[in-house]
Amino acid sequence: MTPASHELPTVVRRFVEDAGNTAQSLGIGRVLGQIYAYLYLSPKPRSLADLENALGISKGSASMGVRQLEQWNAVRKIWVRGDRKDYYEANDWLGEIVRNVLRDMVGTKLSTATALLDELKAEINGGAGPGAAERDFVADRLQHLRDFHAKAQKVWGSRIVRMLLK
Amino acid sequence: MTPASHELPTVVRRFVEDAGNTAQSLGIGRVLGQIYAYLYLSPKPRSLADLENALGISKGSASMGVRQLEQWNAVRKIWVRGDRKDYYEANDWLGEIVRNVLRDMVGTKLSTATALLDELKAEINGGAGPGAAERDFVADRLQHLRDFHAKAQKVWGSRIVRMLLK
DNA sequence: CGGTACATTCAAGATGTATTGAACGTTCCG
DNA sequence: CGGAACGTTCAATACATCTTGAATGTACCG
Repeated sequence: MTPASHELPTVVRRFVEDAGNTAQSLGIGRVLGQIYAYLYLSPKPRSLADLENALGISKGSASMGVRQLEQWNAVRKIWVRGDRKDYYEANDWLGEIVRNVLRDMVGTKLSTATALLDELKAEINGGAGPGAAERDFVADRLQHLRDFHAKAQKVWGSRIVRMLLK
Repeated sequence: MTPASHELPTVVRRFVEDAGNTAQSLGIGRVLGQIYAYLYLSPKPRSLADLENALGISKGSASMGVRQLEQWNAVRKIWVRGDRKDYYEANDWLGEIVRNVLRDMVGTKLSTATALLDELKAEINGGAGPGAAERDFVADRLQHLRDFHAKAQKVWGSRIVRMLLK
């Protein structure tokens, strides 16, 4: 249970809840969705303690959550003079956030995939594999994959990025 | 361990392994990646029993895996005359597959999000909420989100789809 | 029909991931 | 300095998801 969240206005509570579920099912993590959603609807910056109270999560989750969100430029830290606490507010430049998340989740895979395909291409010639017919088939498929991969990288590098950043 | 997979040629084994890891970290499921990768490098259709042996997975996983892959048009069922087994081979139209996967993973969220935003917009006027200033702020943010959402749906509906289908 | 050879389902268990919170590090202030 | 107020870390645990395989369903064949 998250008893503290009952103190939130209904609209905020439902929004936070839905964002949490969506974030989880996208593999981003429920807490990240909740924190961002709460800050997104907050008129003023919030401290880690606020997050713990409002969302019913632990100190640790709040701390790790805002750090991850900062890496994606989804939230920013606010310094308040004469107050030791860190405060956070949501960045509402949604396109950039989506792009940053995708970079972390997909971008790296694309480049490691290149490396693997290169290795396998080299290996397929040297190795004492199966019959020649099967080897040729495998080589063909790997080549086909390479072609698609190159196309995907071009798309990733240019068009989508610009569209989402607009 | 997956002892049976040692009988696969090195290139195939490594490819299958990597595809499994990638699929898992993208939230698609390790087995789906493995099955597709194996079929993708198979010169001839394979039965469920083949999948069990080659990948070291269970009957159940193989069965559920191919069904999911069929829904995405990633594999197709092959009927062999005089053989009761179902055989499967990989569809190599990669762009379409990516699109279908994304439709399942993201597409639905986009439409349920619309519904929620509509509800909240209605609720924010009726409800006995907090002060007027805060309510206005929340309303503004929700409107901003709606704008972004509309833009995202436009992108999703037209351009990306066509590019990936090319 | 009855039997066989397969595919499918789903509850139980195995595996993996997220969350907690106490211990620790750091900064600031008197 | 010493202590107070905060942020961070990470081993332990709670939670959720994936996988298994025995039970069940289905199509085919003699």
